[in-house]
Amino acid sequence: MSQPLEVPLTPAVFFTLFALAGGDKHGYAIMQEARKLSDGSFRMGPATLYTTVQRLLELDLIVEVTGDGEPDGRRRTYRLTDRGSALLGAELKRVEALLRRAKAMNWKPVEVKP
Amino acid sequence: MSQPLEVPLTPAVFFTLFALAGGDKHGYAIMQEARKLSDGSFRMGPATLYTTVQRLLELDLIVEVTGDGEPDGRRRTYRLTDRGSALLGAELKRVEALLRRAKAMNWKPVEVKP
DNA sequence: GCAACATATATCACCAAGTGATATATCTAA
DNA sequence: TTAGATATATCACTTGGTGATATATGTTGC
Repeated sequence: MSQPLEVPLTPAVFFTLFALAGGDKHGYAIMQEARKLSDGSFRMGPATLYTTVQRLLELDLIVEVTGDGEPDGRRRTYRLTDRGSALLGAELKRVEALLRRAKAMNWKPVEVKP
Repeated sequence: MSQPLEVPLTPAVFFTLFALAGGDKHGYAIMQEARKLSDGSFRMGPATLYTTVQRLLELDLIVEVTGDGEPDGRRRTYRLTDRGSALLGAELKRVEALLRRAKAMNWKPVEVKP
């Protein structure tokens, strides 16, 4: 299971876990969901997706689910484990604290023309 | 100025910009501030700090400020540029939207014993 | 005066992780 | 029947972060 993996999470890991938080999905659906969840700002290609999935499987943050009503043999469906869920929770908690801090210092970005 | 650099930001970039959002700082102070801002969850060593600073300078996201009341010749003080400020603003906006989405789907992590 | 430690910057060699490109196969719609 | 979406997979490469280490100065206590 190699190294435990801590927050802050990388975008690829975060969006993979986050996509699965909305329900079991196969790889391709994770890619699409990641893009949707980020409003298009994060696009994960197949190389990033499948290497990330491989790592998360090894770390026991996701598992492949088999046998349930998935008739299509070529799809591999993944599910968030309790460890994965807890890690995602920790990450969300982390960014929430960060945002609170940013608001507390009343920081505002400058206006710029693109 | 190489590649424009987009959100999502890496933790090293994010915390460097965020630390400077609280005012001009020299490298070592950025390291300490990053740790403080993350409540200890993110620790940046000198290697990461100075390579990140170098990159941000090249990208015109931060500048070195000279001449102002800094008597110590060995310190190099950095300041967020407008571009840097705008990018940090975009990143904060991004994670805010993400948190809203997480709350909207009413997702809660499982409880786990450490 | 000097030992111990924090401050401060810098660089090397290495590694983890993401990525563009490409390949392969199936499914869907015109 | 062909074009494009769906779906998974892998290679070679790059980017970026990291532990270790080096160097020098400032600070504190004895």
